[in-house]
Amino acid sequence: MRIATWNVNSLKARLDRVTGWMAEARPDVLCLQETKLADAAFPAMAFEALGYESAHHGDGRWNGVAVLSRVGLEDVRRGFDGPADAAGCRLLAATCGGVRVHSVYVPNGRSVGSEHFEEKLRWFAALRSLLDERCDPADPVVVCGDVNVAPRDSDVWDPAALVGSTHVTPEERAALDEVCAWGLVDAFRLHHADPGLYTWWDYRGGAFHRRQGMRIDLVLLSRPLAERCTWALVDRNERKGQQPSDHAPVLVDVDPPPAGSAKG
DNA sequence: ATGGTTGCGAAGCAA
Repeated sequence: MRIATWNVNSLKARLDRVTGWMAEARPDVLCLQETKLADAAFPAMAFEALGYESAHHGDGRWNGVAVLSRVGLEDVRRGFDGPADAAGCRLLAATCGGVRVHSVYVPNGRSVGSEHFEEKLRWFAALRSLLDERCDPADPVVVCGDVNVAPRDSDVWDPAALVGSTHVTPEERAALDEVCAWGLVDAFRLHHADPGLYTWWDYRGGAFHRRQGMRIDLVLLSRPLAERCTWALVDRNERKGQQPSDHAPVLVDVDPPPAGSAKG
């Protein structure tokens, strides 16, 4: 199973690029973030034509998340079913081919110490609680998307300058670590140890060409999936060319469970 | 040098 995640920074502005990429990369499951669409405007038919079922959670101008699947799409749940991010449209879960998939768009946090920063930390805590309540780490579970945190210093282009600023603070990393401690593994780092491998580059100042980015888009796998993860990639080509998103897609491949397995 | 760019939507906000 190929699972991918991509913050597209407006699906309306990026639809042709996304469908073109899907035809090439052929993910079985694709999680999108920052669609910036209301549910009524979500182009489900364009994905249906490619063989994908889809679910979307968005209310218009900001945020918006989706799950697309060509291996089934069941038990869709939007948001937290509670006050946490009730209107934020930053979380969507669905079961795809026996895997519980969560498309997440963690709040940016803006400046360190701001009210938005505190909300970001609370959002991570709510995500951890949701996993505790709804899921079992012994099952095949994926949490993927834009987490707006660089997990390690090797995930930012200039740690000396950036550690302590937003996306690169101990508080944000601890909040992300608490989610991972539920039982999730950063799939990309199973296959790539090198620094300098990013998923986001600022539009400003030629950051992409200067290789000034951060790895803030993650595919987190529960252990049964992590054990069978054979490959991971950031598709940097999608940050190039006409009207790219400021994020590149991340892909992972997971082998099917062994015959006779009860899970998956 | 609090700059720079993009998207939405039609000015300013968010990232």
